[in-house]
Amino acid sequence: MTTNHRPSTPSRRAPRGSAAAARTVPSAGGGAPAGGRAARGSARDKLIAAAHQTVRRKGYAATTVDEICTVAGVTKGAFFHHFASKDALAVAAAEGWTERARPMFELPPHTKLEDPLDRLLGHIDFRLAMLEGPVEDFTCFVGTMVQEAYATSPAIRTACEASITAYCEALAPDIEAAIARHGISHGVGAMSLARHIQAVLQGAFIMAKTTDDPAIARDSVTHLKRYILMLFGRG
Amino acid sequence: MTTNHRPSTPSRRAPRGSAAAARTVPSAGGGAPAGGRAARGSARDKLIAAAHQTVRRKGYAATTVDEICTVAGVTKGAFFHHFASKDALAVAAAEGWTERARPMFELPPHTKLEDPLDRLLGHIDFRLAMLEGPVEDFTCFVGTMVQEAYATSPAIRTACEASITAYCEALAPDIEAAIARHGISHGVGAMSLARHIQAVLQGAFIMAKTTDDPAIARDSVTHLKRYILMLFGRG
DNA sequence: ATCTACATACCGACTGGTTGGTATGTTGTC
DNA sequence: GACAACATACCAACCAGTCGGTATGTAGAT
Repeated sequence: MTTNHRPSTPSRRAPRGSAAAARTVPSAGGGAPAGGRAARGSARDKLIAAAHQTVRRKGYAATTVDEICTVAGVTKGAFFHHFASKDALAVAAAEGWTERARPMFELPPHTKLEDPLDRLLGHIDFRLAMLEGPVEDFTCFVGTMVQEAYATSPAIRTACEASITAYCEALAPDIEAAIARHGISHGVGAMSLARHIQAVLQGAFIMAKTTDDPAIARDSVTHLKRYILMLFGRG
Repeated sequence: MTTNHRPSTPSRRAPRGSAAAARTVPSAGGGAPAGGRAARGSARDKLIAAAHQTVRRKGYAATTVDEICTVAGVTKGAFFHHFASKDALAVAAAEGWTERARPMFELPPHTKLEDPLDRLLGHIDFRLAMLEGPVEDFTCFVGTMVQEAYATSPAIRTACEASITAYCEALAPDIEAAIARHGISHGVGAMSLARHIQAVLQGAFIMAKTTDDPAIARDSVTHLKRYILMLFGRG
């Protein structure tokens, strides 16, 4: 598709609050001054959500700007109105991914448990439960993208690093508190363990992609959970 | 580069046995009838080695056929003489990757240790020692490629799966023997642990790419080694 | 031994479709 | 009416794959 005709979305201006799947991404500005419906200025968020979806399936380089536009239901004019280049969208989408992951540390029930170790184990169980259905629905956008861009685009690599670091830093306080309360073997550090958790998840995603089977990924995360239990003397 | 001029390799017909880094890939035919030097029929192997090198740096989709040819020091004519398509090269390169990894299980000193657990731990240490220098020199070709191709090319996905499965199956016998001799906690299975080892390595590669720092990867593999030690009651 | 017939290995200009990006027009809003 | 938020038309570069041709071997007949 070279030119980009109006995409065949049945009703372009959705009634209100549609595109629910990707609504977690905020306006990325500051405080919305007033007004209820965003309506017209929604192309940016839709493009970012479309990038998340498409890149996770096909990778970054294989994903074309036209395709992102089609999935988002907008035209190329809208794309280059909001983003200076494909790479600029990638950077914005990496930032958007961080926002999209944030509720994971606040919403689920386990985040209210009293013992920080229980919160940590609850998080692992939560990630474990996510590993179901189509592979492209639970894999990591930034993990996928950084593989292709780490050596060719410093801006994208840095944006992906920021997203992954944010995840680890969101995880670290509970680990820190769990260490303080329960102690840990071998003097393992909180950030070190947080990064290892992230690494196992990323590796589990690759194994799931390779075998086209989420069960392989779940098995690996189960090993991870066992390791954490053993570190805290609950083996 | 659209047209493909003769690449600027100083002497095209290498004296003998150059390209040593990728020599592990055999002729892929059957029994070589006679003859000593391969010389003329070396384009295929050089293209596969070039694919390993380039794809690990830039990813599969971003790597062009022209670029692979340039790195290999051959022309496009040679490329399409040996491979029907870019995807066909990818499949062959995945098979070549398995061959290239095979010596890892035979050559290093630790493979001759008497205790299978020592051999396993020696392998982890070996992988740990590999995590140095430029990221693109120690990362996994099939792990990188499958991320981009798992949903779009069944042939490539299957070839990558075969390579990773071969790695796990090469690792499993020692794990099995170690379990038989030393016992293991929680009834962990040999293939399950082998796949987890592979997952942690793949995850460590992604973390190294993200941070552009092999130390992060080493830290994760150190966690893995500690987990294995604990499983075998040597925590 | 040499010549014919054929096969394999390789070269490089060319092509048609694709892709990121641009230039310009249109519509809604303050 | 001015400005933001789009839409449409278009382009130059790029890229996988093609194709006619050449160089090098090799097997069989004479």
